[in-house]
Amino acid sequence: MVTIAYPNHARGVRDNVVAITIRDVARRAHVSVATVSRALAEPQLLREQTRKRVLAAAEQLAYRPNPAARSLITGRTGNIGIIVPDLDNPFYPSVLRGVQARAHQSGYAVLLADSGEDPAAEENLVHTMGKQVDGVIVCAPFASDAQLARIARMTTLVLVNRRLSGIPAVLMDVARGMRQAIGHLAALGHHRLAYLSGPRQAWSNRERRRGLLAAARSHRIQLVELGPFEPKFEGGIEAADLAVNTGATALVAYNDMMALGALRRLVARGIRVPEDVSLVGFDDILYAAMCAPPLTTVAMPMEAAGRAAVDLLLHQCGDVPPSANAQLHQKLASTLIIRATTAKPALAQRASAGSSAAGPRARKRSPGQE
Amino acid sequence: MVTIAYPNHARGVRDNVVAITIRDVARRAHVSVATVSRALAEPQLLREQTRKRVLAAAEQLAYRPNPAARSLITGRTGNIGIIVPDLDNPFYPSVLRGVQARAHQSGYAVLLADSGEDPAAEENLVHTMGKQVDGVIVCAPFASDAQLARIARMTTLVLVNRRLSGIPAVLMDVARGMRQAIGHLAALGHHRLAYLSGPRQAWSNRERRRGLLAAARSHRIQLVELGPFEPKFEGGIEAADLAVNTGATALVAYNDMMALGALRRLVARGIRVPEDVSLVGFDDILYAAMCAPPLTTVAMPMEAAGRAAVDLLLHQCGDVPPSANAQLHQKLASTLIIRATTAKPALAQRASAGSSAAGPRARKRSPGQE
DNA sequence: ATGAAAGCGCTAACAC
DNA sequence: GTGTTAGCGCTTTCAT
Repeated sequence: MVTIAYPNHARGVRDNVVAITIRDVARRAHVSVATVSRALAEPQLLREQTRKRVLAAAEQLAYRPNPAARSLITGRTGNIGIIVPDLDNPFYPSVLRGVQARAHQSGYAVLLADSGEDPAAEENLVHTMGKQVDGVIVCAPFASDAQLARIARMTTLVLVNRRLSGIPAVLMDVARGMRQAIGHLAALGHHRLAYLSGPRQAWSNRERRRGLLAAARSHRIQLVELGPFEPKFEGGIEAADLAVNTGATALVAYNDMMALGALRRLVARGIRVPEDVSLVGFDDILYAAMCAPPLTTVAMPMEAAGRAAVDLLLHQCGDVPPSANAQLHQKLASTLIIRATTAKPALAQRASAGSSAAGPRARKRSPGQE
Repeated sequence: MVTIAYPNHARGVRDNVVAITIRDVARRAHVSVATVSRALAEPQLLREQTRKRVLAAAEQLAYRPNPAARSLITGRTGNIGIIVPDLDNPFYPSVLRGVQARAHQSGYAVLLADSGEDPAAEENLVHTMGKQVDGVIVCAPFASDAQLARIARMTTLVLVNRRLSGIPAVLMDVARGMRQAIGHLAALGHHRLAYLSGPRQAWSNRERRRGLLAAARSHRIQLVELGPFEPKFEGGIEAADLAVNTGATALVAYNDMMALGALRRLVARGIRVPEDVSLVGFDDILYAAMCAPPLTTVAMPMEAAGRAAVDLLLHQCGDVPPSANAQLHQKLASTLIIRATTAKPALAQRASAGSSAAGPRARKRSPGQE
């Protein structure tokens, strides 16, 4: 079955306002429609006098070319699509913002869709957008490699946060940020660390995990991995309870939402952050800076990724903004932002027994439940 | 000058994949193109046998009608536009989510634009979307009444959080939530309250203020108004410092972002929330439930508003989903959500000196500056 | 430098 | 029931 979702349009009933067409402008400027078309698209082909006359007529009539008609003949739409897994996750609106800004800047409009984290929906949405767009950006796709390859065959595709050979993508260099984070923790004296894992299959989670493993090894830090958890506030809450039993002095969460959940749960249990346990998040969403204490986190360049994705896409489409270069995969740096959820581990203080005796008050654990 | 932003398309160069058209399907099914068109749009007009044959052919060819061609003749696009002031404000992604969900559900695609809080941009964007959409939703517009009226003349328009006679809109009944909030505060024993105002001209701010004034009067609560402040975290920080000097025992912020800023600043100054001062936000953004202590706030039905806006719009377009009714202005209820930033005022306790002596520890104000 | 005309892919009269 | 056909508004040869 061909499932084409026709909106149940009331057909034919259209604007009482009669739209003005290229013909009206032509008539008023005493030229042919071809000339009007040229005046707008390739002004240099016309005598200045003619051009001015046409432009004037167009302006007086407030003429706007019909994009559908144009698209029909050129095959280009001037639209790009963006598909995100979940608008509720603050990560994606940020990417979206970058996409939107850059697209409009290049004269493109943006078609938005939310896949609800459903791999099949991602494919369908691309189908639906189909001829409406010149290409689509799929952000942190849930679809399988095979599905993505299929999608790539039917439209110009750019991925964000997913590497797949042959498909252009904007990636974030989590390894770098992770190295900084672990370096930071190691420098503070942490030796044992828990990773609160996100969804196993998520490309981002695998990347972060990989970076973490490498960094931990090079710093001779013990690593215990927990999860997977829902990459949300609730997941963080769940994770925190597990983490406190591991003897880890520092927690690295898959993302900020989880970190925030963990933070909240730790505090609720009377475990102080960062005095009793350090906590590092990932993403640097808005709230990371707003919570108390502000979260140390690895900032992902979300808006920049959105912009880069558009550049890559337009490049693929044959539209080449100067800023875009020809790489297939573009890697953006991530950076550790040290705020207030990381500090020297309580245990290390005892062990190394250095400096002044006036360390942080050595409370062990408050009357929280347990 | 007619400023038509042409994307610098590489023209003519199009898909190596030749798109299949209605003709191909017709040929394969041994029918006319009209029959194919009908098989997809009005199946009941065809003999079952024919219909099946056509549908089969369409499926085999993976045929997808070209929306541009259809749009050209029907005048409908199957798209709706949404313009938001700022994607960074968590309020709007929530609305967007509702819009997106309902639109897709009705077979519509969503064109997104961010106005950057620029009134002129709002008007331009509607122009640009123009014939690409069947109508547009403008969310919390910055444009003037006159501008909006002009916009309404060129497309089907639905407003969110802005009332303007003659233009359909989805409004949020802040008065109700505000009444609940003030009632709650009054019941706790608060007598003096500071309102941390948002932007003066913002319709939402005026509404909230109006609701507050009425509620405060009816509860005989003293009101001091501060601001206007930037409706952001930073604005809340600024506001908090001012608010502590007013002698108010409770703060009502224009929105949650400000409330969160105020919360952070109060805590930083050693003023305990809710023991020393109560705090109420507005909106119920995601973080409101995630911060510590969780924020008491008036929840705005953002996603529902997005859905309602789409219903209203489709209704205007002549597409009438069953759930939509004919009102021009649709008002959605707001509800107070009591969490942990509101409590009995410290002063009231002294004054009323009732109940047990075992009230909250009666610390006055910690060593914060001032 | 400009115009005439042929469609792009589809729907909607209108025939039969 | 199904086919024929005339466009929708625009761009783009091809003439001139």
